Amino acid sequence: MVGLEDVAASLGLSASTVSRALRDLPNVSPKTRERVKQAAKDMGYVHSMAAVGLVTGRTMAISVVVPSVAGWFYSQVLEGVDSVLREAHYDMVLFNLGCQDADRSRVFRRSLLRHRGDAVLALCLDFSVEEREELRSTGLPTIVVGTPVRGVRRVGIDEEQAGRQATQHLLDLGHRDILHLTGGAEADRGLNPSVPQGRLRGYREALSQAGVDYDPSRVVPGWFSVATAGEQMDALIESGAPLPTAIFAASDEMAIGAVLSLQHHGLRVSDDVSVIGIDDHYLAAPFGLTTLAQHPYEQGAIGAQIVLDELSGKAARRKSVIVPVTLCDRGSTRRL
Amino acid sequence: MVGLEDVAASLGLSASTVSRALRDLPNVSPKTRERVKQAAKDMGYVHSMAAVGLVTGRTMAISVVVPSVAGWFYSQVLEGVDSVLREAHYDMVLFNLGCQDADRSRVFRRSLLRHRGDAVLALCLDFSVEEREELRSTGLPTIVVGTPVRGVRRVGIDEEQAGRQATQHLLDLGHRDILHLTGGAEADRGLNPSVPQGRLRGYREALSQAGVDYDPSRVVPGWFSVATAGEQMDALIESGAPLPTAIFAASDEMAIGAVLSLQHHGLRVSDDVSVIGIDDHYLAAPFGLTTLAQHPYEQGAIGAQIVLDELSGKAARRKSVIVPVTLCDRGSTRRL
DNA sequence: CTGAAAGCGCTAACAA
DNA sequence: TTGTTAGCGCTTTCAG
Repeated sequence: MVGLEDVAASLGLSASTVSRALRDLPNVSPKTRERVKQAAKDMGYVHSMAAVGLVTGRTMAISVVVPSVAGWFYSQVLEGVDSVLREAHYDMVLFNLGCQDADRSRVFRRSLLRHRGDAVLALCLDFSVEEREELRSTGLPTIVVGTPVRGVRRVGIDEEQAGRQATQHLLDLGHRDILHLTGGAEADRGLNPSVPQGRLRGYREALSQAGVDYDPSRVVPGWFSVATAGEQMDALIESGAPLPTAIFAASDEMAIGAVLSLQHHGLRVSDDVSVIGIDDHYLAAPFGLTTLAQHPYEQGAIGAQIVLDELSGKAARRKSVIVPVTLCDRGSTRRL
Repeated sequence: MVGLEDVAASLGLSASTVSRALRDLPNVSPKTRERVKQAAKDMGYVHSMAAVGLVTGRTMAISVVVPSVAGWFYSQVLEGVDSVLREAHYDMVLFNLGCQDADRSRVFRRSLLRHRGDAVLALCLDFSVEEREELRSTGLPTIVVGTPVRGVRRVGIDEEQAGRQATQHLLDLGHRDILHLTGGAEADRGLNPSVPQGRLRGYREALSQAGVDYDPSRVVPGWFSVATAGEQMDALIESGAPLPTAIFAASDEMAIGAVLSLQHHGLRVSDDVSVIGIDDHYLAAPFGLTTLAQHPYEQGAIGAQIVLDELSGKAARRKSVIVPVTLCDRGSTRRL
């Protein structure tokens, strides 16, 4: 392994000069700088991040904590985060809680606090009080993306407003019997239930403002997945109960599950039942699904930029950022 | 920040004793070990990975290089890799090439070689000769998962065999006019084209062995996505050309694109056209899609285990591993 | 503009 | 069983 000293020796210089030259610091003659850079390249010199980290206290990496990497939302956020990190020459250390999480506390103590990264960006997790305290005690800049966490600033959409807007879209089309596919099993998986809860609140509020009676049987708890939502719809349809005229699914994957179920039972989307989701999942377009785009890539990019700006001293500590959702009308909702 | 020295001082011990105690090394009295561990905990001591890394030359992290994290296959592999790393108390440093890759070479030089990880696990990339050389020159254990790369061992399926098996499944059902949706645009995105190429070879071989003439117009080049495959099918159907009796899509997402297109044109899957994919994507089940499962989670886990075993000296350098595919018959293919 | 020296927090011989 | 002594490879004062 070739180190600073080796490069220096080969040029008859000192390590400090080489270090300065390589990092484009002032007080190095242009000529020397060139020679150093060339030699470093020739000799295949690479920084030892460990050494740099030890002396500067900076790792030049950000710790990103996710409940899982499989999942459209997470991967979109990760892409957004990564694009910003890469630009800033930061690396990403990925801590996957893997949802199962007997491990969770171990991840928190063992790794985050081991200072692998200069900041922490967390996705959609439901932190316990102790976890929040551990996080705070690290003194690292911290931000969550996607889901509100008490006491931690966040980048995300206004869940309640999104629920209201989706429901309002259906109400505006004349629908009154609107089924809502929501979550419910989040807590079991260490996820934060505030997302489905917020969207449900928005749904109820919109109904209430429109003077539509709330019918609890029209809110079907489940899980943010195609399969679960499909099963819920299958059950509903096969029960012979009257069908709603419209469905507001808390996510596009749930909406797609519902669409597949409807089709499977010979019902037509939009002609027979209107469907709206939230996300703008990559399948929304192929399915012709009307949805509220929540731009997770941008959410991730914004979150990453915030912590990077703080690390570089470019910006003071910023508060939470609410990203607006945008309606994508693709025809799966129709006037009643 | 509380260091080893602080813990030692608080107990009237030396740093080395504390270090030994904390790492469960021998030659520490049980009593001392207990006192040390308690004190470390109380004082909120955490290892400085930088310092440990500097002195041991180990980072206790693995560098994982992906062309993108968005994508079912990649995220499944990542989950598999992560499960093994977590178990072994290794962290994961994720290098996302982001596909665009003017950045690519920068990633290679700047980060991988900076020794952020003790080994490199790469996904589906098409390494250039120089990149392979840079990788080798690091001396780090390296493995690729998913796609064959010249000169690097790999964990993955036998692409050709998979193509043959999928095609054979259709041939066995009596189909003779089999359309193949394949790739083609990989090179533009820094991806390795050998996956679609291998599957195509398998397709041609199976046909040839069955004595079916190869019709180049029945091989539709495109891209591994729902949207592209859907467009290809739309074009084919709308051209008025005779339809094939079966479709072999090089991936489940392509198969789903085809299914959506068929449905959109009033055609029934399996009744009118049989469809088979490869992957066992999470949407395959909801879509009732027959497919060849390629178990990416396991591929990732195996790849990670191989490099970890080598790092720990538990195992000698292993060669490539071929993971068998398994047929999941869900009814989207039917006897002609 | 360049070099010498100190030290980041830890581990790994070697002594005691 | 425990303590002492050197560094790991780099950055960063402070001198020259």
